[in-house]
Amino acid sequence: MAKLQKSIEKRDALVQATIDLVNNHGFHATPISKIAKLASVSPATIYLYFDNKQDLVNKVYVEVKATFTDYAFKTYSPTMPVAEGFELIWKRIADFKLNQCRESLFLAQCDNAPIIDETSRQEGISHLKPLLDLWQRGKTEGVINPVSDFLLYAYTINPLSFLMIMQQRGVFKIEKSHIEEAFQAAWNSIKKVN
Amino acid sequence: MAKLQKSIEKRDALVQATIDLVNNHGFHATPISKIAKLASVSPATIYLYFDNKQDLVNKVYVEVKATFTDYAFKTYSPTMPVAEGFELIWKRIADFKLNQCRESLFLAQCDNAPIIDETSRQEGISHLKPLLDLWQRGKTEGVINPVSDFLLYAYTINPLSFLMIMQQRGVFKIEKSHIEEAFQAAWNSIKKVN
DNA sequence: AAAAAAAGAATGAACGTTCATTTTTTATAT
DNA sequence: ATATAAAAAATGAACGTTCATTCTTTTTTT
Repeated sequence: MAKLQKSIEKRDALVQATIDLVNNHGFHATPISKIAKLASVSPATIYLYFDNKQDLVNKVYVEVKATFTDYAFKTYSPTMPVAEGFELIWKRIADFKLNQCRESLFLAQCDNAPIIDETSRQEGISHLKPLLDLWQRGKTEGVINPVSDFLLYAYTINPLSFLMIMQQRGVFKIEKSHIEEAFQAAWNSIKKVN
Repeated sequence: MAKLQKSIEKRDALVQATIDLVNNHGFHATPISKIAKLASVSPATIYLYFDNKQDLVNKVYVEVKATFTDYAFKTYSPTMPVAEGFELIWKRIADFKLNQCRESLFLAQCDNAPIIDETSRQEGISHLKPLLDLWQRGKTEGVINPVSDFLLYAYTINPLSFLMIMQQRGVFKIEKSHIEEAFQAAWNSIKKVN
């Protein structure tokens, strides 16, 4: 086998082709033959890098999700005050969704539809732990509303996915000012008021 | 043709089968043969009611969307005060998403993925007009933040779709108390503060 | 008895995957 | 450095299957 000897560039071309085609047509409407063509590779070559089509999309999902969360938490430290840490993470996430549209759209597709395997989905979610820990801290300190993490996510992170999809679809353009408005909306929806 | 003579029950069974199978496997992974089987009908019969597979999903989408918006605006009148009207509509929508999970999940799938045709998508969106009118009124009266409708939608309606998907996936159960929390979060994120 | 609706079988195209072969890379010997 | 042999990587064609759709026949309704 010796996977390390195989061309990294070729594997990466396959990953990029998968992202593009799934974004534009959906996973099940994207044939292996087209992924191969877009990556300038033979269909058979795909099976040297991945077990099968399902394994391909699972692996792409987990890797893109890891890239996303790495970016999101890059400048965050658990010692920061809750409000500051949240703003930091939120704006990194907004930044990612704004500037890395292809990757973000792919993640949104996989998160909302029955495309990837449950284990890969779980693995993706596990990368969000720092944010969940921050929220826990915020609730304990009385800075964040003591509601379910699902609600916090629904009202702070998920709206960004929606806006990104609208932007990708060409009906809405996210400007710098929108980011600030959106952050205020997010923070207002979860901050504790006494 | 004489479509009215054909069995309404049979057509409805096809619609229901489509919703169920698309929810569980995605549109492109749902063969006509399985839709036919679940509806207890021959594959050929589908083509008596719909032009083709794409036409089937387009029509199901538009019809389900119409059902949804009919429910959402049932008790609303444009003469209501903005805050009251918004709460009414929002809670009807929450109610629908909570109780009509199958239909809601189907709409979410179609809204987030490249499944349906653009014209059908536009037709679906057009049904939301009363809500957009209400928001316009709210902005004019200084009750609602003067931000893009996309932002208002992202922070009030879209979170419900996320919560519904999580509930459908079995990781989260929406309780009565969550509804109230969620409404407060939604309203806090868009109400004008001076 | 005629017309409409429904059915199952048939069709050609497209799919994911595998196979036999060729090309490229690597390692070795000169 | 160069030639060569072994190994690895990549390929295009082929396989069996499944798909959406159509065709011909049967059943049901009028």
